[in-house]
Amino acid sequence: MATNDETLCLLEREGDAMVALEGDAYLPLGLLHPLLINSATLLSLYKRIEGDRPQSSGGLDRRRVINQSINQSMGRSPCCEKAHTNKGAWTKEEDDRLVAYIRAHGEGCWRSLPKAAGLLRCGKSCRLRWINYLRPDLKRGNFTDDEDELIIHLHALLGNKWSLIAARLPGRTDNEIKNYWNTHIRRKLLSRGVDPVTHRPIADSTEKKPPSAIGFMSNQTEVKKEDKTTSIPTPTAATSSSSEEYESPAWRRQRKPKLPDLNLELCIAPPFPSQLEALTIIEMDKPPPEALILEECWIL
DNA sequence: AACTGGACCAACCGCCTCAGT
DNA sequence: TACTGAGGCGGTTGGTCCAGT
Repeated sequence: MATNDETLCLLEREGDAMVALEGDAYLPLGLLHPLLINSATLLSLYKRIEGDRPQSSGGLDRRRVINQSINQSMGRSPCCEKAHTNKGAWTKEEDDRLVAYIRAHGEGCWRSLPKAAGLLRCGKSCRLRWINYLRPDLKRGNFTDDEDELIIHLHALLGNKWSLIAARLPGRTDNEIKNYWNTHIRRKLLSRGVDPVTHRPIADSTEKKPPSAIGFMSNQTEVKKEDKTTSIPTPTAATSSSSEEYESPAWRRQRKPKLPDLNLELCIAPPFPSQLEALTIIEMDKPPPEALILEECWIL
């Protein structure tokens, strides 16, 4: 099948939105972002994990396992010498040093930056401080209603992909949006009677669903009415990424193929139109039975 | 005035990705 | 192909502030 950037096949597999690759290989749609990954990268990524995959559906689960084993075998050293680094809140002097250094030398090589700048900080800490607080292009102040709505729409499409959401809000950081979501927007949605995890009316979304960016809740499958106390999920529960919690076999059995809950009415113009790529969804030679054939969709 | 609990958010932690060798 | 390591990401923590009692 074609796998260039213009022609990708979107389909549902085991309840999640997937992009079909060669053969019967798939990747979650959430991993596909035209700004960060092209199809060639996608393919090489998948080939790396394919290996001795016993069955067509086994490769995806192997991905995490393989990466974990790679990292463990590497015996990775810590990113910095923790015994000699400051932690906690940054002082004005540290901020000044960091800003002065980056103004003089630019960003890059965060690992060596602390030493070069005379800071007793981990490189990661410097990077975070710069990106989330010191960067000159940051927009300080309250979020506007338009930004609220854009975040809500993007979250419905992308899930907790805060960096991707932040990329659509100039001057906002992923950390800022994540915090804002957990403290304001969640409550805002709940007050509207909308589940902040599934973006569905609370009455329809009391059953646990996969944390995928696009919901595939079956139309035919009526939500069980047991214990419908619409309890407000805690931030921790809401942000849980444990796939096992959601992917019980019983839950899968209840689902039937249906169109994804794509919010195709999303009409807020993206700030960087040139970065968007239209992905035409084409039919495969032998489409899987659940293949979702769409005319065209925008992957933000 | 002292205490308590919730809201907020900066910062950290651990894992993942991917380019380079 | 395997290994390495820097950079990046999402989840979580913990300090601070403030309103309510």
